[in-house]
Amino acid sequence: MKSLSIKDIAVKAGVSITTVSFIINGKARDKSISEAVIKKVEKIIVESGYKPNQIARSLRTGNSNIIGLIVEDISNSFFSRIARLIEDKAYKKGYKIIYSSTENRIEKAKELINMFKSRKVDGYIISPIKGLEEDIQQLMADNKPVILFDRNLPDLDTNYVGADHFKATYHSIEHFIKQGKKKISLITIDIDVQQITERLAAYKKALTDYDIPYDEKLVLKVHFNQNENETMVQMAKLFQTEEIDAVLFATNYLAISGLKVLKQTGKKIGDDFSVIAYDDHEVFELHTPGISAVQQPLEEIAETVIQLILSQLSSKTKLDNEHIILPAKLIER
Amino acid sequence: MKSLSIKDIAVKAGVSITTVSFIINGKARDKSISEAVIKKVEKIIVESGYKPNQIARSLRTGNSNIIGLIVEDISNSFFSRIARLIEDKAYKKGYKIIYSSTENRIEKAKELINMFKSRKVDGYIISPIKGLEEDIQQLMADNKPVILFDRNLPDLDTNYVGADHFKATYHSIEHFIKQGKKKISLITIDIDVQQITERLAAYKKALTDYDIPYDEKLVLKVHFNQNENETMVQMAKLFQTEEIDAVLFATNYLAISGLKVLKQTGKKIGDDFSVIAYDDHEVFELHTPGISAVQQPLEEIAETVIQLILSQLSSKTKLDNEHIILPAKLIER
DNA sequence: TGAAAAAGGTAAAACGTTTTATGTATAATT
DNA sequence: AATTATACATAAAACGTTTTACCTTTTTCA
Repeated sequence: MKSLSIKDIAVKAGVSITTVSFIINGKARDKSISEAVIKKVEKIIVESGYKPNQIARSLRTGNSNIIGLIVEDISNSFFSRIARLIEDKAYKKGYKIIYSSTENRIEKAKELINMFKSRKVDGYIISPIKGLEEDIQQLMADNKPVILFDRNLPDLDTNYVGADHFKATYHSIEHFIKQGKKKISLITIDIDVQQITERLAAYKKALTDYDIPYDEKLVLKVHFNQNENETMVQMAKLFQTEEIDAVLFATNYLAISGLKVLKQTGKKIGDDFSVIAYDDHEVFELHTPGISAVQQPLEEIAETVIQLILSQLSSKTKLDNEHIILPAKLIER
Repeated sequence: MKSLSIKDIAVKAGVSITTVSFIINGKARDKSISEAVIKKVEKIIVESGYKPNQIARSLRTGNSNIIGLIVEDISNSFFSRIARLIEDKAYKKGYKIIYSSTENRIEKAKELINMFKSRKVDGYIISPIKGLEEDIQQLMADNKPVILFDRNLPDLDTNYVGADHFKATYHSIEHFIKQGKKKISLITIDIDVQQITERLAAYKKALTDYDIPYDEKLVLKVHFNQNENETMVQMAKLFQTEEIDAVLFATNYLAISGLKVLKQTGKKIGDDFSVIAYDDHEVFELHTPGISAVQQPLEEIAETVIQLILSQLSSKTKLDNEHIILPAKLIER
């Protein structure tokens, strides 16, 4: 069954396509269409259940009321929660979100951007990876609003919303030190984005500030795309060979893998072995003992991102790029 | 900067738009375009970075290479993991997925279907809710492939992929009984879909089969959309007023809320109080003690769903609807 | 009363593709 | 040499909208 077109409505109402279009788009009064005609056409539209073909509409207007959201991995709870919040808020403003995962793969990310581009999405929300600079630059050159979140690309002058990872990390390490810890390990990934490298920098800075020597052997940089088993083997080895009394995990999935290792090897978390995870997760709340975690303000991040992109979308002139850094807080458990 | 159109390429190559189109769509040899022209045009396309406008393409062809995925809540790990798997597999076949959450709200679900419809998605993968029957029927009348998963709508003759919830639940209760449990509680939601009601039915059946009287007071039906705190209060009350020696939680988020309650109230899971959760989650693996869980075969579900929809998409004739029930297994911890 | 303005409306171009029908020149066949 | 096939290519219609420019008729007001 063919779906109805504006033409069918026009015929049924005995008016022109133009008139129907004006009515649909709320321009009827502007264009001085009589109340009687408006009523009649609206009635027919409702009764027939006609819905404008968005594809045709997009082709003509060049925009889609769709915002593209590109994340690393939608099955990671940090991203899926943000996605859900963003979706929710955008939805209320009449925008739809379409999202996709890059899996940290640069070619996939580029393909996704291309796909979004050819679908004429109105704006982009991206948790970027290194190597995407040029493509993002291109989007901005095309005058499309772009908001980066979670991770920043320092070479790029864009809108960015993220948490204060340096401060949060520094604070976490400081927390360990004040508990009397000396052999503090950092388990992180080897991905080259500011938000991750910052965590390492803060780790080093905190140690130096408190006169604790930086020991390379206590830092484990896991390859960002390797499978979990391998990661767990590396962690187990680290925990065995080095005498560690505290660990900061730089991402929640690293922390989860770490907890699995501890459980398997029977190593207990307690007074002589502390753990902090980055990005909160239900696992940490329910774990016995509870796992302290750096909690990013998800709600605020989502809110800020969506507000930023909406203001760009509605503004005719190009707005200045904003960098918004929100505080993250350490949840002690 | 306006993006390139097929016309620009045609002009640059000194051929007609038609010729370029044939080449882009791999029909050149069919339409006997000379090798020389093909090479020349392809070169220009690559050099200029031209990408066809998918909107225009969709308008003309009536399809989009997009599959719409509608879930209850993308931030629920069950759905986000399925989504990720589906996305992955679809991607490899040249399909993109756009997904959205219904939040169990019927009007939102209807709106989403309408949006997908007006975006001309090629097929639908839906984890449905009651009240959507008519809309889904409509999609099928429009000859669009529809695959339901996780939940089924019994009144509807559609494709469906899901786990054997009855058997898994029965098995779980049986497991409790064999451990000598007598006061077995079921905590579920009050949503009216087969997959949930089945769990209740299996619970009752298992009890009867083993001559344990069914006690309504041991069954808590949580309102599907209420906030977590309220749910936790209800659970706490149940745990206090009834002498319960085992609980089956009908969804993973209910189990997580339940674990929180147990932690807060200091009630210990052990020999005299057992717990099984429905749908596995990292929390259950890492919890001390480990929480047994019914694990649905995510990978197989995703694989089956995608395979089903792809075969429907590529088949010219309407294929028979299939009901595929995959076994779920109880992970004992 | 006549000119200007407002009310009420529409035809047709444009967005960027795909596809059908059709064309001409050359090669092959009788 | 006349016919037929084939290689090579294109013009134009169609998809369903929005929007610009334009057209009548009626009202207003100097």
